Amino acid sequence: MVKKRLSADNWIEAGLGALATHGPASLRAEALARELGTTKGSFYWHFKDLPGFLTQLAEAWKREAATSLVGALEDSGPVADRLKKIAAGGPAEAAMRAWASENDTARNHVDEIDKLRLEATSALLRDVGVSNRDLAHALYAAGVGLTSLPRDGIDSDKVLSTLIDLVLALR
Amino acid sequence: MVKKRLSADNWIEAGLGALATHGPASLRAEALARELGTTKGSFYWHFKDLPGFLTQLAEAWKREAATSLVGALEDSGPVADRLKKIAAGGPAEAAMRAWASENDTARNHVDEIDKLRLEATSALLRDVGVSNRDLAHALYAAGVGLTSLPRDGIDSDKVLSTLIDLVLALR
DNA sequence: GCAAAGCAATACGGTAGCGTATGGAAGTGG
DNA sequence: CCACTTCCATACGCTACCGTATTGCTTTGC
Repeated sequence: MVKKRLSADNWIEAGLGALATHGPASLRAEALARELGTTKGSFYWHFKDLPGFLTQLAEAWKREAATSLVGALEDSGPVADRLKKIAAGGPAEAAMRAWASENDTARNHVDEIDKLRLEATSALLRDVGVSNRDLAHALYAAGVGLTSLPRDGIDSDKVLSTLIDLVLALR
Repeated sequence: MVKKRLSADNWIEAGLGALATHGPASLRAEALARELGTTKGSFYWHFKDLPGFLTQLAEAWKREAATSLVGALEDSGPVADRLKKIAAGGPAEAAMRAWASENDTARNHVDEIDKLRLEATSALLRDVGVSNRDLAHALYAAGVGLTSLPRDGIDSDKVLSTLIDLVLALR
């Protein structure tokens, strides 16, 4: 890894990585600079200030989540698989929610994505004959909840499958 | 509110309040002191240091959650109501999970409580004839997930009720 | 090959918090 | 009322970070 000049995107990417692995408290200019092997001189060239950076970071996450959602919808596999993909989310999913609990910008973006995914889940279920929106919401909520439950002793994938099967049995 | 000498418990209580309303980043000695109308002189009298305080804070939350769980189990109402109470959690529930994502001590305590509640949910369902543990886990996960979904457009209580009814219909 | 622009390093002043240490107030027992 | 303990206020040095300003190195366009 030779020395290389950085783009704003490199910073955003590093930010998403830090968010995912070390939580929202790690979103600081100088810490990220160390991580990238540079100094904050670069940071303040690419971004006005920390809030500016954080705004772009949240937007980047939203874009990523949105395109990922589209991908899950276009994928023409079994309904159960698509339902699972919608709730899955990327690696920064949990950290993003943690961040959202203390930052309004993050909160708004997460809420938007949640609404999109809730809507997608409802539509998908409706299309196969399950019209109860509350069940769609419950399904998505379970997916979200599973991301923050203890990993040991719980097979998230299996749990979600079981629930999906139960819901789809209502057709 | 006259001036009064504080106990360690007062600090813990204030900490839980700050955690619930302002997130994990607000758990700082001097900020809490301002909140309590005193100085950190008091803080460092009652606690060795910040990590020491945070440890006690997490333990206090765990105790509270555990006794609340016992209460929900002893309550001899309809099964559906008891299931709901188990997943409910107190006001610091969401913030506690946010904190857990960046602090190992918090993470461990939340995990412990999650395991207790998961076990309780499983047992309760088993007692009424639903033996599938995955469904119990899905149910609890949905409860957890609902605490971090956008409030508008979703009636958490109704969603959870719908899911519980579906599960209980398997008897 | 050279100006101009793009990008990064460094130094600086300012804020906020940590933990210590020390003096003093406020409560308590005799 | 006094000694003694318990608790709090204040001041201090230290660290980490923010944002700016200035300088210097790289790349690019001509």
